[in-house]
Amino acid sequence: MAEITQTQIADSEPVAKLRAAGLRPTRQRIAIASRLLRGKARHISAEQLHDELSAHGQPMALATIYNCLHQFEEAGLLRPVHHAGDAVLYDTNLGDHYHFVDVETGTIMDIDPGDIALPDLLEIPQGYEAESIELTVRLRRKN
Amino acid sequence: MAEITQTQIADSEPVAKLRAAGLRPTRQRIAIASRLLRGKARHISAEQLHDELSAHGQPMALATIYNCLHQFEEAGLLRPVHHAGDAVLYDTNLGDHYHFVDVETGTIMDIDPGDIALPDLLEIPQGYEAESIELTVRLRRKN
DNA sequence: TTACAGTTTAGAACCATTCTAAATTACTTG
DNA sequence: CAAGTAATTTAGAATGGTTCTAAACTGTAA
Repeated sequence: MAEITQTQIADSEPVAKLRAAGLRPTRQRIAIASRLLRGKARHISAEQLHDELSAHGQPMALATIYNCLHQFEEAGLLRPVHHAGDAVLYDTNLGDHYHFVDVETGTIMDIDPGDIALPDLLEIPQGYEAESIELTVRLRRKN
Repeated sequence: MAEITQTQIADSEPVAKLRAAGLRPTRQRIAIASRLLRGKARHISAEQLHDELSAHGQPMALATIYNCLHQFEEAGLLRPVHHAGDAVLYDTNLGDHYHFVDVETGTIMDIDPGDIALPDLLEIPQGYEAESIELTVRLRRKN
């Protein structure tokens, strides 16, 4: 009869994702993964994530946040959004990035990728492959 | 009879553009305008511009470069490209930005805007107007 | 249980950009 | 043309997001 072991309890979804990505499921990575890799898609900066984790009793060094975000990015679990403000945001929504940005507030709104068939329109130069496509439309409130 | 005055000699193209933009044609602004606002379109960072000006016998404070680039941007003479690397690049090519970026070298290639009818495809949210559209396709060399 | 490679950490370092306050310059007016 | 003043430039300090460093810690394989 299968008994519920410590190991099985720890094998929650985030841990499995980390294992699949070849990343040791450390306390810090599990905390971040639990927060970002399930539930609604979000756009979050390293600093914001740091604050949020602290507020929820899981403080860790800011450097660790940066490390993890980069590792998650490399593993294809997150994607960076570069030009929406000063700090890089990490988007839990995989796939290419189409964003509206309110230039005054910094608020980001996703553009439904279905609205734009960008990849089809683009002719990638010889010898290259597209690593990512980032589209940002800066919006200003009409007075 | 019209005589050639100092003033007329100084009224070269860059000076005229500065005047039209409501910017006093100072030595520094003229130097920058002469370099960027005519000839081929370029993508250049503040630091690069600073070096280039120094190399051509027109040294000026880096802060001045930043000031001028911002003023030129506000006047609609230049446009910033935000997510092609670490530093903001200023593009002398007005209109919206469609760029290919080689992720390894940082080289930027323009995408012919004629290839993409982006503005037509986008449905801008109620109450907003699009201030700028920035599209960057990150490329990686196929091995 | 041990040992080692992988991780985390605090704090320093970095670097593009902005700020500050003083010196300089372009233009206006007398 | 001279003087005044508002705009501009400047050097250097400050800022802020991100990366680095070297030491402490932790997950895992044996």
